[in-house]
Amino acid sequence: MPYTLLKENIDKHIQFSDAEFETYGSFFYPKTISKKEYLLRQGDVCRFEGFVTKGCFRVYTIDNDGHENVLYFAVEDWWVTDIDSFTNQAPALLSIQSLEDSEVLLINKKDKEQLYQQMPKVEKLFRIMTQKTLVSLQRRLIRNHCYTADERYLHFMKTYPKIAQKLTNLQIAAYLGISHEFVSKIRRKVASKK
Amino acid sequence: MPYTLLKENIDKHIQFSDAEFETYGSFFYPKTISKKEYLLRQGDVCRFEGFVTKGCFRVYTIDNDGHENVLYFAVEDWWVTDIDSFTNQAPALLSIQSLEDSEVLLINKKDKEQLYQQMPKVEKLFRIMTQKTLVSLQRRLIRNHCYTADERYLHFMKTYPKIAQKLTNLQIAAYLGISHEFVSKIRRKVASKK
DNA sequence: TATAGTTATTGAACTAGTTCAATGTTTTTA
DNA sequence: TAAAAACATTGAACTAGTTCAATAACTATA
Repeated sequence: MPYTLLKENIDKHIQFSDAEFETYGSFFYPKTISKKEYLLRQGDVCRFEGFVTKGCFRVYTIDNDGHENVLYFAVEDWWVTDIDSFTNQAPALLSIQSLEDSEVLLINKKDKEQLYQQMPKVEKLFRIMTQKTLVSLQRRLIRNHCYTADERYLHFMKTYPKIAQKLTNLQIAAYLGISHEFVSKIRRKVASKK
Repeated sequence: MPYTLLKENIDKHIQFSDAEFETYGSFFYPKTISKKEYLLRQGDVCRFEGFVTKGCFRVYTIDNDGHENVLYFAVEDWWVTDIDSFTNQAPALLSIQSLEDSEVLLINKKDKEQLYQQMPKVEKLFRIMTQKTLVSLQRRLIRNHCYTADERYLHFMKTYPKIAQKLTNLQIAAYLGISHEFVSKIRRKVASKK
């Protein structure tokens, strides 16, 4: 079942034969994470790239003022890692924590390299996936500049209703880059307009 | 000379033999762009991926309120494209305009695909480059949330002094996501503190 | 070299969003 | 099931950054 999700994930980007998927999948190992457990802590080296098969994670940093800043949330069918730390095996700027009991498929650094070597097609797969991630991040950056907090909130709720449902105001605020009190105020405003 | 830059650019990410570079380079063709000319206009399909060998470009969108928003500036040794539009051959959300007389090496969609097929190593090259771009965009997003306008301005000036020197306050403002009047005020504040 | 166009500076009035503090609500744990 | 902890709501005071409008300074071009 977790491997079915991984296969479906590939299918979105590229064609793999069953044999190819067999090999690909064999590089990943499952891990169970209980609620609030850390997959990665800021300062540690990120040893894995992870594919979420169940649950939910937040990927975040804490800035100098102690403010938490969520880079993204990862639910089923999303990838989680600190790419920078993973590719350079350098201390992570990001922390990754589960928000509920979760399951991931992990691949470690050496195996990832081995996989690239053994299956050049995986280069293409990750090239495509990284490109898509880049595009959505570019759009988010622009939204952050062009939209007001209200608009960003509504956009998020509309775009990720299933994720939103799992989150507290604090977490949504940390993602949108606004205070949680202001999220409350936006909610009230929105509710009164209906 | 422009091709030397292209070679040096590759060398930063991956090892290519002279023969490999020969093939790689042969897929690109040079283009001269005069000041204020457009390489791409919002709404058109982006037919190229470009490597800047001279000059400077701004990659931007205009939002509903008519506000200009700069995604990035590209000078010598940078790539310019609207990846989303290029990969899907869909109408671009971005415009790309030269800020001065410039030169680029371009590759078009079909040739890029041909290149991937003919030289699988290019998949790796672009996978790595895209990853690096993604990392820097992630960092920028976090900076936008954690830093004040003053801090972002100073960070930009310090990180890209050579680019900054080519830009007007209007353009810096459009990149930082603040008003150009406020850039003026930050400048004054900074100057008075020295 | 005068003129038009673009860019920069400044101040005053404003507003979107923050901070703080108090209160209420829900969730977790013993 | 009571107590503790975490989360949400609200209002009042504040501030970072905007908008508008006027003026000054560049820089292109005829």
